[in-house]
Amino acid sequence: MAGRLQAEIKQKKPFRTLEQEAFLNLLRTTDALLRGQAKVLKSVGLSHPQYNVLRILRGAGPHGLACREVCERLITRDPDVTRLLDRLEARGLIARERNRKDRRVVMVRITEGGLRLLRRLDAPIVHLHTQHLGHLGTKRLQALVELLELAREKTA
Amino acid sequence: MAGRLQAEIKQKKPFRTLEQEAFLNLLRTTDALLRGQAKVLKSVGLSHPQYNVLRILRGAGPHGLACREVCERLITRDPDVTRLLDRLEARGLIARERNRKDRRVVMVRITEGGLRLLRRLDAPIVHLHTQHLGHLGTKRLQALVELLELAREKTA
DNA sequence: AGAATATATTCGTTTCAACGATAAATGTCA
DNA sequence: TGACATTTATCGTTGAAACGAATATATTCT
Repeated sequence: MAGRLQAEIKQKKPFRTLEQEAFLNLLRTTDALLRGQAKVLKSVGLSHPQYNVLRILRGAGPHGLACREVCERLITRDPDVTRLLDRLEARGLIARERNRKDRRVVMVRITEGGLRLLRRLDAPIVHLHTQHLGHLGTKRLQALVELLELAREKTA
Repeated sequence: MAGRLQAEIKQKKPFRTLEQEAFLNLLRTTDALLRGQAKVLKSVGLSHPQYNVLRILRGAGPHGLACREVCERLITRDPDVTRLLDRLEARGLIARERNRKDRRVVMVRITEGGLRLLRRLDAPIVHLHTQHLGHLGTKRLQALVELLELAREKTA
């Protein structure tokens, strides 16, 4: 019995700080939400990074963004973004074009097909998030958003 | 000018619900924290899933866990966990052994080397989380944890 | 004009994640 | 008991992501 107890104590040796507890909760929650979203995305053959790029490009408007800017928003290295765009371009969801003013930069924009695909996803995605987070209610959601924004201030 | 305005309006067409706003904030925050942790883990050549397995096994005590249980905790498919364990075993961080009672199951436990590695990481990880989340203070962190636990209730 | 810089791409490798199929041990039931 | 199903873990394959180094092209600086 003494050995048993000791073993149990041993397990708890690495105390969890409140910060760690919060971190773990963030991880679990985000992970669960992402899994749900992944199912929706899989129905149209999109990965998370791919979906993110399309969302960014839709928000960027018809002129598109420089590849460099996409990298910065995704916080992803240039080579990886290039290949990400390759796949989306191969499916006709985005288009690339050299910038005439500065021929080093490649402008990326979402195509009509890309917009159509996103529109098809909009309702299911909103529905999913409402289903998963709606029960918190307006007040708590606002509090959550505030806390998260505050958290990120020291995160950069 | 009218065209300009119209373009701006177009961008905002896909309204963001409060739930989506919360989701995006969760994503950004967790992502930022994970990137920070990844740097620490990289210093010892561990990936996130690998670190998670080690943490789980340390918490499981000296008897270890059945491979199946590891799968369930990680929410990862059996084949992938097998290979994840392969890599950790190759580095001597975990050990596998057939269960005598039920020879189908493989018991996985963390080794001394694995424990040593985790201990080396404990301080930097705690420091990192304190650095990134400590400024919220006890009250806000507790509120955050509560909100996240509440959020996950509808997430399974 | 020549050197340094910026932008994007190509190449190579490791890991993760999803899928199907298989091997071995155990459980079920006619 | 023997045929059949179930559980557990592994193997094979594929696609994608992430990290690093190197390259090509265009621009900027001196």
